[in-house]
Amino acid sequence: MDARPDPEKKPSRIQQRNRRRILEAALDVFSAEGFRGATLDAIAEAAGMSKPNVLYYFDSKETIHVTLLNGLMETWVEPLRALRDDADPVEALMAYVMTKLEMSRTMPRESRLFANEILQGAPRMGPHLQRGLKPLFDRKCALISGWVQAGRLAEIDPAHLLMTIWAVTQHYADFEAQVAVLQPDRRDGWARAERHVDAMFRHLLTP
Amino acid sequence: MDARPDPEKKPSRIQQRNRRRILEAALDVFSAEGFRGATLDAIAEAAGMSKPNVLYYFDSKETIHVTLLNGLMETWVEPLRALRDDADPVEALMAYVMTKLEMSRTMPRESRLFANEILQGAPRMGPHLQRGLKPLFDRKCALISGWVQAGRLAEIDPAHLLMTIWAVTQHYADFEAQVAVLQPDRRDGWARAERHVDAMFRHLLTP
DNA sequence: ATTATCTATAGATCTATAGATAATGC
DNA sequence: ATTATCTATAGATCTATAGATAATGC
Repeated sequence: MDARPDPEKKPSRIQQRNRRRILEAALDVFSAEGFRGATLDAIAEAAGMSKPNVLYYFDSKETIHVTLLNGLMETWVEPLRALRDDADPVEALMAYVMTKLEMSRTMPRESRLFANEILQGAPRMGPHLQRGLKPLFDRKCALISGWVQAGRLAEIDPAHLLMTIWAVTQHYADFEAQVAVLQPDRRDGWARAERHVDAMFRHLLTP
Repeated sequence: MDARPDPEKKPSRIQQRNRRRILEAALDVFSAEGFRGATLDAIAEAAGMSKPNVLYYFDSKETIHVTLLNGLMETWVEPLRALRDDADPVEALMAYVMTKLEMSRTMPRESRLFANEILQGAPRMGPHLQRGLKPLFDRKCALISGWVQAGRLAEIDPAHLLMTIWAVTQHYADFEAQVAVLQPDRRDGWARAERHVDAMFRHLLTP
């Protein structure tokens, strides 16, 4: 029998290490191939384990995927959560923008994992969007709306501003294959992207 | 034998109609599920034909996908091709922006088809990007660069401006599942998006 | 004793083909 | 006669499980 580790007991060191290895491998594979394109074979190989052994640690391919999405969700939205009523709204938002751009550079797999999921209708993340992201999004929209009304920020639609920030910054990770073709000078590439994004949003937000 | 129609001869009316039906069905399925997630079963069902009959018209699943991508590529970049040295550069670019946004609204499947392909590294479109899109992109960058140098457009990085336009406008199609959760008032939704995109790029481009 | 790993394989799904039959066009 | 469609199925791939064996922790 392929009895799985008892979830009641605290996980052994081997369990912790192997779960981590599987999730790391799964991030590689799911972000590159999407849910259907990813195979347990590819995940097992990337994790350096046998297929049945992977399934000893996770019930199913879907469980791995959902665990991954849920585990990364908080990391992914943390910068938005950190957006606070600061001394300077423009600087607060600019810090958010540049953090998001930085995350596209350093965490492109995470960006593509979520992009794949949402692009295909968020079948495994819909509820999480409703219950997790939506309330946070609404709170931050209200915050930004207050800034605009106080004249501390240029006139702009808060909801669409946030979506525009995501669109622009995540584009560099999600469409990297295309960006790399159109903008081949990798060396200078990110520096130019940073200058563009910084100048553009600064221009947009300054009252 | 499943001999396929002779490609030398001109296609019969039935052939034309059935090829069109298959490609229409395939656009539905590929854009929603990605290449690997799409099955011939689903395509055949959506086209109202049997699986072997679908393969009578196309050699393989891959052939359908490539035919679809190549056939839509031109439609997809046509608005960029149409960007010309006009009386007013700002208005020329604004027309491009709003056309792209309109295409996200009316052709979301096409947008998602390309998004899926590029997100997964453009395995079937890489060469086409190099030989087709890149030269066009470079020409339009030069055009925009000229406008900026002549002071007819605000100071901006042409390449990143174009990528930003794509990112922002296609976001509404590619991430529709998320947009729908965060911005549920569909009625007014597109009108707000249009106002935001129009105001934002106008502000950005005006010298 | 319990936990982790391996070999073998069942069973489902998926792409593609073979070969027979039906429909269409001259 | 040629073109289009259908039934049946081969062969590959993929998820998941059974059951045996090896490694680890008390």
